[in-house]
Amino acid sequence: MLGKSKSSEDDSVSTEDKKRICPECGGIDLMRDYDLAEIVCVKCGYVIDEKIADTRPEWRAFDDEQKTKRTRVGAPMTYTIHDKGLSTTIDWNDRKSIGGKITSTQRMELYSLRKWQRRVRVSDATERNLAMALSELGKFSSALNLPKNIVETASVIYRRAIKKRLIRGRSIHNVTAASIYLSCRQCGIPRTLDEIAAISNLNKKDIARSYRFMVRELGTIVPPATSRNYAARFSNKLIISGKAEGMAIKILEVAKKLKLTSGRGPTGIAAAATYLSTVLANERKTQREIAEVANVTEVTIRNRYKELLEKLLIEVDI
DNA sequence: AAGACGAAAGTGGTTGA
DNA sequence: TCAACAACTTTCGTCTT
Repeated sequence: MLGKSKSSEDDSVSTEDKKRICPECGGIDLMRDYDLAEIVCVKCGYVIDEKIADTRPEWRAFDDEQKTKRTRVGAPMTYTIHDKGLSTTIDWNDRKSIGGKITSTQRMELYSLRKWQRRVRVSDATERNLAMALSELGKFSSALNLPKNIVETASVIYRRAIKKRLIRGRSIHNVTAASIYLSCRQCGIPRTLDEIAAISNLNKKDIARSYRFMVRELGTIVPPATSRNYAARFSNKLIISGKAEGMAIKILEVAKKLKLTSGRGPTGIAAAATYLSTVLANERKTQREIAEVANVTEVTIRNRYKELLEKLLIEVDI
């Protein structure tokens, strides 16, 4: 690592990143940001990796100028705080950092400084809106047990929505919910609209409308929800063996090739594949159990199950 | 008796005129 | 804005284990 020290001055994209592409939109424009410790797709805002190690060599300063130039201080930047966590706070103690008390004139000065600092920090309506929305995002993610990069991605999405003035006339709640949903879809973490609607006390219809609007206006490419991710989730909820889970995923892969998945609800197919795998692995769960965790009816599972059986038996003999 | 199966009618969302 | 449409649900009777 130290051998590369000549290129240590800039944050340019290293050669290994050039080979990587965004799994969501296929963009090759990736930004490796050491301050955020993230690799972000510049095109769609998808956080590809987080908590990356800072591979830049530690600096050595030989004089004061280098020292000021290279010093890194402060909390990491984050998109989840409305000013990205970069604002300064002024201490409430009326005293100098070193030593004694301050004069009354200085105290007045400090007072007005603080006042303005507050005003600047959350200045206009948009800032307040953003601050509120971001705290909302935080609540969502903890209620849904979402990883941190989902919130980061959702924050980026929300910021872009504000920039494009998409929030006007829409409620903050709906747009935040839609941002979370969009973020989940982009990151391949299966959460249904129903789940988001349930914990947010919002109308599913309204969230869906905001979501579609945002997708259109932001020009985001959203991969279709994959049944595969759902299958993994159902398997975990049902506590079945890894063998059966792997089988379910294999089934889905074949099903995809046979074009069984198009037009069907991903949850239904995932549920059917899970059911089929439990049957094959002799860990039989009832259709009702699976229907419950998958939030579909037994009838739907049966129908998909039947289709799967018919087509799969032709393709591979089990 | 519980679970699986399937037919028929009903529901909510999408699409295209 | 409305009707057509496919996917899915609800309901219920029958079959299987």
